[in-house]
Amino acid sequence: MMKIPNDAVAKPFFQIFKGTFFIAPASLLFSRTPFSFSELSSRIHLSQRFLPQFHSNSALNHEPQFDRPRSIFEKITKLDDALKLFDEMTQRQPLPSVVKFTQLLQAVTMMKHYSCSIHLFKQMAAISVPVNEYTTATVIKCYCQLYHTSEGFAIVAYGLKRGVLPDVWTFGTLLNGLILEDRILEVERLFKKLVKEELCEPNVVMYSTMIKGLCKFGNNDTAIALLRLMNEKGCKPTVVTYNTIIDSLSKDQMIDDALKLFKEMVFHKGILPSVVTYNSLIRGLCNIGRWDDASKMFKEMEDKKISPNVITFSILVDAFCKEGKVEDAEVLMNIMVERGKDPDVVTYSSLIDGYCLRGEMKKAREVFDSMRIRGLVPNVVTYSSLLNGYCKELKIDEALYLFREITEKGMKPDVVAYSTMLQGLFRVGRCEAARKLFNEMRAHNQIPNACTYRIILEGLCNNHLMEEAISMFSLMGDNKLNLDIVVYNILMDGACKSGKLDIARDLFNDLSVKGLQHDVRSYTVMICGFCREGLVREATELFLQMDERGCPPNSATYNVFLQGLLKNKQHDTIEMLLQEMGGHGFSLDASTLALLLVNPIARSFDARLLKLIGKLVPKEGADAPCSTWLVASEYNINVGKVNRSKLFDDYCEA
DNA sequence: GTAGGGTTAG
Repeated sequence: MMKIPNDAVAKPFFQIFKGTFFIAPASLLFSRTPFSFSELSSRIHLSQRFLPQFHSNSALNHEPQFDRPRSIFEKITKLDDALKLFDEMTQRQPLPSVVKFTQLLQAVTMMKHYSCSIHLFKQMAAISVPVNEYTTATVIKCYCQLYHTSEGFAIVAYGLKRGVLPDVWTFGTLLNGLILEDRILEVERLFKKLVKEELCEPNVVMYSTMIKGLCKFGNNDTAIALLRLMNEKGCKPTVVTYNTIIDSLSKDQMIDDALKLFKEMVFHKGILPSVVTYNSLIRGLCNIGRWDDASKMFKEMEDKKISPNVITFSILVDAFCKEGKVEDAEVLMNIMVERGKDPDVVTYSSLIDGYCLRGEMKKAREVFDSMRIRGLVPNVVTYSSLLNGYCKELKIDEALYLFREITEKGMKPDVVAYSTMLQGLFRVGRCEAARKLFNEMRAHNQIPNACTYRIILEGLCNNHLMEEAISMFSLMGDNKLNLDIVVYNILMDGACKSGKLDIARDLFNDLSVKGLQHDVRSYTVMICGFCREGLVREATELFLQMDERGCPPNSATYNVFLQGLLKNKQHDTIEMLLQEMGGHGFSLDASTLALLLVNPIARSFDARLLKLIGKLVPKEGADAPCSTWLVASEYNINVGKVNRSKLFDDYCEA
């Protein structure tokens, strides 16, 4: 990962908080006992004493006011109460109106108990409660949220039989359902049909839904075109419409386009940005390392009295953790608490993940325990981070124990959890256990994704089970999982390493047939493979082809090729390659350097060449852009934690 | 007199 000086990441943010907020000691977050209300209020009191400006400055004063319930049923917040009420209603003579029943259904839907809502609807049908547009739209929403949009269409038919015509709400919900299920073609077909046959006049929500769909399917440009079109049709976009596109652009790292749209929204359309707008932009800026701009955004939202919410903080905590600044993330979480925004499961998960990524499992476990003490229930994502951490440390039994705990706690391991566990098992060579787990995964209807297959194929290859990898690969068939350059690279690498160069070569040639583009790694793997078998001429040909085919070699390719040449005692082109590397700003990795320096030819290097090599060695603390992947262990060279540049200096002195 | 669909965090 790119190394960023400590200050660059967190400092801009903490400057905002500096002097404004009382920073709670870490013990507040990780104390063994949960907060009591009196504790919380005494802490607020303390911060008031320390910081008179806390109140005048704080966005705490600008909390959104809760709307009065629009329906008496909105007061119902517990599922049990709703079910009891439903039973009562069904007993009443005469039956309450369809409106009352629908409101109850909506209350249950609001609590996200979609299956339950559907169940209630079926009971309503059984006792012949009539339905109207509201009832069907609500039930359709439930089916859509459960990824059963086709059932939603069946409800439309059910309504039609009873004289209920689908309206713009119903169609909007159905479009949303199709989008959730990635049914792109049907989304397009339905939308066009609605417009063409004038089945309903699209409104701002429907346009926004379509825009969401286009963004989801990677079509930001069309989404923006639709934004323009709805304007032409006299349908005014809202902040939600803009947020959808701004978020998508930010996610696709097109942050400057997102900012352009943001300005258009605020200055030309006069639409006030919301906390969601800022959250998307801040996350986008953090993701590409524009920390100063992100902190400016954060300040801007405070100036505009838009209160950062749990998600805002969560984004920052996550960004800090991803940069390895877990301690800063913890300080930020304390500030959250100070500002009355309690970190939620997602926030804690980010922190846990941060510690796991650094291999600090003890700390990760502490945070995990403290969040549970706080009454927060870890979810599958939280568990997956821990699984990943333990697996990386090769502590497979701890990982397995946690993995079983997921089920014990009444949750279902998802694809990520299974895949992480599989990766761990393969890493320690427990292939049989991995096989069993894979079967279990399929038995539990968790569909392996491209990542799962990569892990399995890589695991089989690394454990010298090349035949199984190949048969697994052919079992995958010609679908989009198979049409993945990464999978090919894994297999070619595996084949090369197990001395099956023919298989690797076939796969390499198969790529063009399948319409896949060779990437730098594909070439590098093959160059490594050819060199391993002493086929320097073929390796050289491939190396030269890379530029011609518009896929120029990178640092890793040069390192692998250099190692191959050295191993095969082909010293003629080494100097030229080193000079090319210098020209490209590439670096020598530790093992290539070591191999170069232990080679007798090094004795013949003149001062000029040694100086060049010195430049190619990354200095300590600097970015090391060359990856060390593909470094052949067979060379048995281990420079360990020796300072790379020191290694070189020592050599020059000797 | 009564209610419904679209946006952000791992």
